[in-house]
Amino acid sequence: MRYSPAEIEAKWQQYWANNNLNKTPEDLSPGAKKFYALSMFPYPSGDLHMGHVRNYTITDVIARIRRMQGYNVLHPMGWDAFGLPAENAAIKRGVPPADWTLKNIAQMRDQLKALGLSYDWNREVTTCLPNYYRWTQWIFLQFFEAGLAYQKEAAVNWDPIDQTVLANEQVDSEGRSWRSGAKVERKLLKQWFFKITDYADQLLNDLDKLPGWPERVKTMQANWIGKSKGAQVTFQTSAGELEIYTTRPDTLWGATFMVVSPEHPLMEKLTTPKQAEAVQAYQAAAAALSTIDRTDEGREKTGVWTGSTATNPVNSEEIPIWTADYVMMDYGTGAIMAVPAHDQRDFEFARKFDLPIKVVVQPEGETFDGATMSEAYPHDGVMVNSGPLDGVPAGKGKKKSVGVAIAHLQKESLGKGTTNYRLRDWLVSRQRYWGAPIPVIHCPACGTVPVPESDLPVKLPENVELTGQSVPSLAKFDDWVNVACPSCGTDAKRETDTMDTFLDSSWYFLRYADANNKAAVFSKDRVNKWLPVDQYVGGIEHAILHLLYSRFFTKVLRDRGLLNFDEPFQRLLTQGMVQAITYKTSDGQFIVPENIADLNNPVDPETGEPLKVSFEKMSKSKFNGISPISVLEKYGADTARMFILFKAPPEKDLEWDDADVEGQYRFLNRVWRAVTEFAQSDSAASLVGTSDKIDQSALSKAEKTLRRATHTAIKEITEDIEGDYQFNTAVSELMKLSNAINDTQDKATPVFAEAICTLVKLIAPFAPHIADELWSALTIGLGSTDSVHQQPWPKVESSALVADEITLVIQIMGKTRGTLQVPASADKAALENYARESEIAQRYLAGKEIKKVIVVPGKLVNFVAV
RNA sequence: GGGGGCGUGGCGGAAUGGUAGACGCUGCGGAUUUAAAAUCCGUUGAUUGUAAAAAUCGUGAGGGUUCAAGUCCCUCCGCCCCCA
Repeated sequence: MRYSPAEIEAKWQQYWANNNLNKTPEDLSPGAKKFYALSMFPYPSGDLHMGHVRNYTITDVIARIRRMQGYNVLHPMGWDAFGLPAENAAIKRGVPPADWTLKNIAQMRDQLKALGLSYDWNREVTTCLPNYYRWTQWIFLQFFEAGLAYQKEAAVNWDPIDQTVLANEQVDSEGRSWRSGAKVERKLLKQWFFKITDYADQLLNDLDKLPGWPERVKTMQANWIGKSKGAQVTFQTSAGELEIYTTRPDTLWGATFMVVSPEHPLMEKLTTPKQAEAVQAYQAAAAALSTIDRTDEGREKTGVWTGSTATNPVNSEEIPIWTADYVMMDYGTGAIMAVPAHDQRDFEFARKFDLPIKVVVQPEGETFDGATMSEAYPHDGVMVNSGPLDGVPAGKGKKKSVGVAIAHLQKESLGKGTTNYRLRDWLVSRQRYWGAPIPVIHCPACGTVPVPESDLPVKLPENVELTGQSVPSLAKFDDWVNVACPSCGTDAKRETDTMDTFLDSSWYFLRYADANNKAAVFSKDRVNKWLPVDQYVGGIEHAILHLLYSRFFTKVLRDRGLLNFDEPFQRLLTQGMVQAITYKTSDGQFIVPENIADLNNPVDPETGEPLKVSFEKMSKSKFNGISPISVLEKYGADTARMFILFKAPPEKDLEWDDADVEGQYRFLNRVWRAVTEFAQSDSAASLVGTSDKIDQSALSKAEKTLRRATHTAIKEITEDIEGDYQFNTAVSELMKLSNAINDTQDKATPVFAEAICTLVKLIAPFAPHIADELWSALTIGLGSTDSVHQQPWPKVESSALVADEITLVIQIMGKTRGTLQVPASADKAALENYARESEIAQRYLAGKEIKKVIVVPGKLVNFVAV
């Protein structure tokens, strides 16, 4: 019988579903071991790509091993189904976003099932369905009640032709709308925010509670939160007090001008009539620029003098106040003191506009002159020209200049030490159709009124008429918008903004614990039993936003008394990209591989110029995408899974290589042949399941060798999985065991049966279909109908790992000169003796004096000799 | 500029301070076959050497610690990521 993945995979997928093998127990008995294995849920684009396959395969292997180890496993899947692409598709195809999305989900669910992933589909969640977003809305109201959701004016990208708000990704590098081509305007609109800044400190500090997270993800989050210590200082101006924030208050004496953000509320008062025209023009220009452009350090500095001056509180100097777009209104106070001698951006600005540069930090052995410096000096040194700070060493810390400066400011009541965060409050409202409506009603009498819980969900209007231009925002649905105020009954209007899709995904992992609860967001008991997630697996691209928002939600819901843990994800694995080969011309054009005559020597089909070959993330535009479905059809899911796991460690990028896929297919075929050949042998029925009768001391040398291979494989694979998820080495251990089986002559022994059965059990989490097919072939004679996935994970028998002989390495002066087979029982003295008497040692030590001998038991003997 | 990571054969990648290159891919040689596919066996870091025995070199470069360094320490180079 040949190995035929197409037949057996469908068969076993059906069997698992019929027998509820992947069903999560509804309730956990007290003390039961639980394991929550979670993959980041996908956006249902309609097509599964290799990145998904890698992500879900990794999590599935973990889930399957934990089941075999006796854990109650929660391994769910769902859909992050709201969002912009559905609206775009709706316009392009003329179908309502909901129809398109649900069709895609059905299609992708089938594709996932074909991969043999062990999900409990009874717990599927879909964020765009009312039975889910009802609770997203409920959570929004929890935030609102807690005072963590508020409205304020904020700038958005406004397309004046389509009369719609655009996401940043929809604005091209020249500031034009991707669809209408209109120059995008920055427009102030009332927006909803979540006060994530209230939790900034906790979100930063609790990173220490996450030893199972990659260091770099924690660093990225810490940088994103961007806690800095500094001082707030008050300058007097003609327009009143101007507050600035600085991390270097010690350099106040070196301030030679000030810079105020073009959006600063004091700008109007600070601008003198003479400068008004220039300033207003500058403000308009700045408004058109994106934050990314404005903070780009390579860009030439621009700015305009406001006409006013400020008084430096520490030395009463009058310094000019400028406005420039490199100062952002949403960082610090939106105004800075400029110290060009010690800040590079200020330095460039000063040089451009010919402003004075005053040195206040002087490194030892050097004397800077503001007139001749070529760049700012932001490093350590000693304070000069700084009144009371003169002579103090520059730097952070109480005794150093920053600490002394803050103390001075506080004593003189000129300012105070403060902590500042880079993290901004989270803008959660979107002026779009395809999202969860924000459950709020605006009443002319009562103001902002939350929709009563009993009226949830606030359903999206369904009669979407596509105009061909855009999906209308909720504001266009008059019937839907106009409602009676739930509080006083007067005519009121619904909030027409929908929620950022990041809200949907900030709590889905909680819903899985109680996915079908109709009465509540989830039962506290179930969430506390299943959470936190034991292993979360997903892409590094979510290192900041999704993970930070999910942590934030968890902390807020904890403070609302809805759950009682601090962090949602115990361990995090960020898997690398899936890449494939690309062919590029020297000017960066990707070439379709089909057009290249000889792939071993690729040249441009038009010019004949040699092409650059490299591995890049799979993408249509690079002509290097490989459809998972085509791989499944050709080789089956088991081969695809094995290849992906074996090819690279999970956190590294994976280079797709058809030859390696073939290699895995060959391997599974070898396993297939070895196991079926044994299963069909006369002795199989009497040998399977007899491993507990093996007498280790009575085994032949060959049997001991095979048995050692069996138990080494158990040990190594278990360690690879429980430690750092080294699936690539785990698969190579499977191969070693398979090789040892093929090298064994006598196949009619209990030891051989043990090796075969163990191989099938060990391979089960990795290649679940072939494992079940082979398991049933092995156990058919025993009348057993259990699946291999219901078998306990094999246990290491340490006596089987012990070898009678070891390979002793003989070194002379640390150089390996040869090896020797010696009894494993030899002690240190005996080992030294064996080595001394060996031919190798005799040869190399002739005529030399042995100064020292190092013996490492079980390993080597090293002679230090001259 | 600051922070983090990485650098090992033709390729992907293995190596608690203890035989560098496990496992696989590719290439090469062979068996089987009418032929091919599939399968199986051998071989595959470099240099020297008679294809033997063997020796020398070899984990980005240079130094150091150690009986012993891919692994630890210092300096430098290159690449990637995040933040500015």
